[in-house]
Amino acid sequence: MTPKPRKPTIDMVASKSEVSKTTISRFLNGKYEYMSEETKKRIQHVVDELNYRPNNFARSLKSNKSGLIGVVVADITSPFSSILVKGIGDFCNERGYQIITTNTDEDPSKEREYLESLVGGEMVEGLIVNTTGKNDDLLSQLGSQGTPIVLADRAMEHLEFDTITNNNYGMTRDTLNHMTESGFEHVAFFTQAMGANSSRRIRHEAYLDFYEYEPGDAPYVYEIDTNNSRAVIESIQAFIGQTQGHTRAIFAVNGVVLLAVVRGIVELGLKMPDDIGVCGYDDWEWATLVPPGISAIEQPSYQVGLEAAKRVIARINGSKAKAKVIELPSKLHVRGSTTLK
Amino acid sequence: MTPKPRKPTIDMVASKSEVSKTTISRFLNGKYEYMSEETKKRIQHVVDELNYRPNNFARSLKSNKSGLIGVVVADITSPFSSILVKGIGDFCNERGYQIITTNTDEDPSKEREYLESLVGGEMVEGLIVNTTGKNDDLLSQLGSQGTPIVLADRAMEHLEFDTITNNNYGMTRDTLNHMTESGFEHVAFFTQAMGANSSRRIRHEAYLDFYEYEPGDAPYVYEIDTNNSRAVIESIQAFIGQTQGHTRAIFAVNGVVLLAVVRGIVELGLKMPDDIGVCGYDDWEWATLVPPGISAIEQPSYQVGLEAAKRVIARINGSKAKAKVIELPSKLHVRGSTTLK
DNA sequence: TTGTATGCGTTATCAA
DNA sequence: TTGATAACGCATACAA
Repeated sequence: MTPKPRKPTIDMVASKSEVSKTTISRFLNGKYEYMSEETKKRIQHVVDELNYRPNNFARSLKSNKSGLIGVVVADITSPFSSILVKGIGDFCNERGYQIITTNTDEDPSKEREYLESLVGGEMVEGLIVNTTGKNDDLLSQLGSQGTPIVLADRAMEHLEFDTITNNNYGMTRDTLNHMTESGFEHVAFFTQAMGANSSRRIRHEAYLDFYEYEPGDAPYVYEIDTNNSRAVIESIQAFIGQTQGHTRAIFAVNGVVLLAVVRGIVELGLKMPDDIGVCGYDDWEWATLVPPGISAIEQPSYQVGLEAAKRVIARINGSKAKAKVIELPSKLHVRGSTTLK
Repeated sequence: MTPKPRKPTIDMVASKSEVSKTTISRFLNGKYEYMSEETKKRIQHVVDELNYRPNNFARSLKSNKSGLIGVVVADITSPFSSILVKGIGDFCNERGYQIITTNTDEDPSKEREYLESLVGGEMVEGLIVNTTGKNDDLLSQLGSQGTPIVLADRAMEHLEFDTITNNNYGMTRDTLNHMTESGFEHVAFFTQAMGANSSRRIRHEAYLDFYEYEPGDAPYVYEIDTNNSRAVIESIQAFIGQTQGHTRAIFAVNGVVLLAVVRGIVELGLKMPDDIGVCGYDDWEWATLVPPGISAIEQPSYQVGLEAAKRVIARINGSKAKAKVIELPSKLHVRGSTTLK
């Protein structure tokens, strides 16, 4: 129970080692060029003895570098995000950065608040954002004021920042193609409200293109509220009603929707894939467990995180490369739910 | 494309408003007591115009407060952790703190590294740790040097810090009791290596106590490697072999084990609950989906996060209350997998 | 009601 | 090879 040992400062180290703090500072920053072995050793000794660590704020104040990267995700509890954050963290920590994670709950005003608070006080050197899509203006502004920004998974309307996503369009098309080849005559598109979410929109677009529907008149697009299981079930029933006598399947726009859909199908006692096929994003752990196995698309979240981190750090270090979109490959796992006998 | 607009400082605001920076500082900190409406307005105007935000490092350097709380979790990708982090974040953000999240991957040396780097440079004001259990010494040291620490979910050997967990012992006992009442004659305990993980150890202890087994000679304790599905299956078969002609069930020590066990059972084509019952931690989304529904224990991760955040912040604000363990209630969801007809 | 001067712990410039 | 000193941006004790 020591009373309250004040953290040692560079001055204490200096006086204990009987050199100036300039020398200590040199030592700490590895500038040994003109330093005698003698003093080097002495300093090392004192540093160890005091267990001295330089104060980050003083350093940051001087250098204008915090060693912090801000990460703004829409929903940290989704496997996509938590794996993304892990990828970001792994890369950043390796390079000596720490990450500040904030969770917007898909709420644009929270997003706004966090963005402002993170860059406002010079807190972070760069930003990785999984945006709600409703703060393009603010992001633009922050970017033009000099904060390096990288978008993860969801793009902005105008390409302005490096954007790491997966090949949403191509993968959706390939999956629908697989459905056709499997023999499904009608495929519905189940989605949450698409709002400004670019991934959802692109998947939707790929769906419309594949079946050559006009935007206004696609018969089997269902926007569902995943928290309302009754409504989900009703949508499934409506789709079935519209496709009597045909083979049919549901494509889920994301993992949450896929879960809700499968839940509904199980509840209705329908048999997959004969009564109805199912596939979609995302390939979460349970997809193999529910008989007959749910076909699902695995996104490279971890790699997205890694790549996003790599790009912000490059920008922080001065890269002026033109902003570009990087599409990482995802993977369709075909299972029983889309395998018609 | 403005060239590079330097961030405004308090000095710029001062000169533009034609008052001293002291007055600006007062204004920024809401000390309006003796300030004329006139200057107040003028300053407000300039602040808005310049879009000025005080520099956090300078503030931190002065005040020795970073507004940052460090969160060290063992595995951010597990639902338990990501929900925990969300709870922590929600509470902290509300109180004006940001959180720095680090992920140890259950690796004690990474944990050590992050702990040191987080508190080392005065970076964080407090720490919430979901510890691997292998750094008790370091945690002790950091704590005694003045860093407020709260443990989330996993306790240390000696009670030294506030520890927020759920009622592991009681819940395990209650669940086993439910199994007995359901008619299961033998219940196995499936676990990952227990190591220094306090939650696993406590659940194990509750199991031994319930069946009055001596620590050394519990016949149905299986330590499995969840990545090795063959081995998992062999353990299940071994258990079945030992209990021919009896009703039996498996208790899984956590969500990862539960998943592996269910996967094995499905693969073996066994019927739940008749061939074998299943229950355990954790109640993740898929538990209702796998027929006949998997009985599972839901942990209050979010509340653990909230409470942990509340405690660190209280400590940061000077609370000297004696360290204590807070056990939050968890909930057993009984489903088909433990309902013998 | 407002301003002056000093210090927080570092790093960098210049001089020795 | 080393040291004195100024500066980073802000908050505060003390003066006015």
